[in-house]
Parts: sequence; C-alpha cells; structure tokens
Amino acid sequence: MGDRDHKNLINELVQGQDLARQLQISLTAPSSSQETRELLIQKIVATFEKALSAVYWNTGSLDEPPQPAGVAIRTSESPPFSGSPRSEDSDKDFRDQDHSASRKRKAMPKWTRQIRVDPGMGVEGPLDDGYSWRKYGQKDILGAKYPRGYYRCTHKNFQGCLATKQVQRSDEDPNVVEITYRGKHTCTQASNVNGASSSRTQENNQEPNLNLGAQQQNVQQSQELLMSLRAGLRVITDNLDAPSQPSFPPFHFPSTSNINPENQAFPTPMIESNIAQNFNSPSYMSPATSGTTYFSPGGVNNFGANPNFATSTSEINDIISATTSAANSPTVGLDFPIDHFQFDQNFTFDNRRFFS
DNA sequence: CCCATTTGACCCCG
DNA sequence: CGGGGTCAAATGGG
Repeated sequence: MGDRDHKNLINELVQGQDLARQLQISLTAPSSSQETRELLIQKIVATFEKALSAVYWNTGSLDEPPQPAGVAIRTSESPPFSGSPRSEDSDKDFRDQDHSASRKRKAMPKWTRQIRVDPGMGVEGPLDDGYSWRKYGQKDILGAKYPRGYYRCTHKNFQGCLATKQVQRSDEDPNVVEITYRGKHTCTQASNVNGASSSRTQENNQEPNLNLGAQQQNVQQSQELLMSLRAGLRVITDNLDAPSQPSFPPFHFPSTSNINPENQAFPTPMIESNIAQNFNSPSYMSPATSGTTYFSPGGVNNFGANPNFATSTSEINDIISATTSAANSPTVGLDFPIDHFQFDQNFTFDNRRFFS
C-alpha cells in the first residue's frame, strides 16, 4: 500500500522531528511563550497520531488478511455494496443501508487508545483536535461506571466520512480515557486557524503532499451547499456524497458504481482525539481533577494542529456538564484545565495489542 | 434562527 | 431477552 502512505508516514515523522526541534529551541528562548510551546506540543502529538494511524492501517492490512474486515481493503470485504447513498430521509433506505453499513462497520478496523489526562497545570487547552465530531449518543455500559459517548465525524453526511469514536472514562482511573476509533476519516477537515469569523473559507494549508484532489474540494463545496440548504431538503445527495476516493492512490474505484467511498480504508491518515466526556462519577471530582482532553490530528491535509478548539466546545461542555451534572452544579465555567495528556502505551488493534 | 447535544426509543446482534 | 449502538425528536445555547 502504499507508497503514498509510506510517504505520508515519513512526512509526519519528519514533521514531528522538526516540530520537536522547534520546541527545543523554544524552550531556551525566553521570548517564546508558554502558549507557543504548548502549541508545538500539540502539533507534535498530532503528528505522532497521524504517523501511528498510518502504521495501524498498514499493518492492519498486512497482518490481518484473514480478517474479513480488511482493514485496508474494502473491496474484498464488503460484498456487494450497492451504493449506498443515503438519503437521510427515507428511513427505510436508511435502515437498509445501515445494514450494509453495519457490516462495513464491523469490518472496519478499530483501535483503542488510552489517554491519560492529568490535571495538572492548568493550561486550558482547548482541546482541539483536528477533527470535528458530533456526539450522537451516550449509553451506560454494563460493567462500566461511566457512560460511553458516541461520536461520529461531523462531515459524515456530506462527505461520507464514516469515522466514529467512542469515548469512555476508565473505571479505575478517572483520569484515563479510553477512546476507540473506527473507520478512517475520509473527510477533509478544515481547520481554520485563526479564526476569523466564521469563515467558511477553507484555506488549504499548503502541504503539498497531501492535497486533496480537486474532487474532494468539490465535495466539500457541495457539502457546503448542502449545508446551506437547510434541513428540509432532502436532497438526494446520494451521488454527491461520497467523495473521497479521488486522491487515494491505491485503487480507484470503478467509477461506475456508485459511490461508496465510505468504506474503504485506505491509507491515509486519520486520527484524532477528543475529549472525554462522561464524567459523572458519583464521586465528584474537583474541578481540577478531571480534565479531559485530547487532541487530534488533522485531517487529511492539514496538520492537525490547530490551536483552536473550534471543534466542539460542546464536547467540553458535555464533559463538564456530565461531570457536574452529577453533582448538579450548574455549568461551571468552562474550562478546566487540561493539562497534559499522555498516551499510554497500549494500543489495541482489532483486539490485538499493538505495542507493548 | 441555527445547530449541536440530549435523551429515550428503537434496532440489531448474540 | 438484554446489551450495545444508533436514531431522531426535543432541548438549550449562541
């Protein structure tokens, strides 16, 4: 798979190296602010995330051939998909699609990682992650003390990005959040950097390596259009949505068929991170204690690091609210400090443990 | 007014 | 059946 993946991997690593150096310099430079450093760190972490995910995807495909899931290749796996267009409205269709979708989902590789969030310093970090997620559910899990939150890529509808993640706080260590990712992001995430007002402008950062194909851009555009159309229309977006394949190298899809880009897994990076939410532990924690954070990598092209937390403040709120809700306190201020997070070393990939 | 989250209902799967 | 995951109407915030 990829050459391209390989390249991306290397690029990420190089990038990370470069960022680390910048950080190094920054540390000795009195002028640099703490903020700057944090930003660098964030970027570095994002870089690692991307690199790791690239590795996961690749290894997954390599190592787990047997697995139907096919990590990387969808072709094999999903039987015949028909196009799955989705129209949001028709439930029926939806459901049917879901079936197929569910299959696909199952097939999709998934990996879990634990992130420890220590309450420590207070930096508020916006937790941004390069991806934006929309929460679509929360459930109490059998043995778990904390509820599990379900998130999916915000762009799912328009770009067909099937990436989802589940966030759950660890029972034993409240500071640890377990995040399970499924599916790869196929969407383009724009990160807008400073934000100017809501610009919809998406700039593209440079990053030569990964540009999305023009097609993707188109996709985005269409997406935007759709967005602009308010709910109400049910457009048949079927055709529109699925976009993504263009730039992916490995295979192209026979164009004729519809689109279902979705399932593929390809090599591209993805990742992200988020926040933990659910904290409602009975035992309430002092504000300081729980933090959740996370960040994540950027989408396909940008590097993730954007400092902004545009992603979803709501998540944060959720967390907070969840946390507090138990206690019943009205929302407290937003932030709590998130300080730093570190990854635990374990990753699991489809049930397998990846590295120590 | 718009939209993400909330939350209970619903569905699928084991 | 029951658990886990998703949907979708209602809710609340900006």
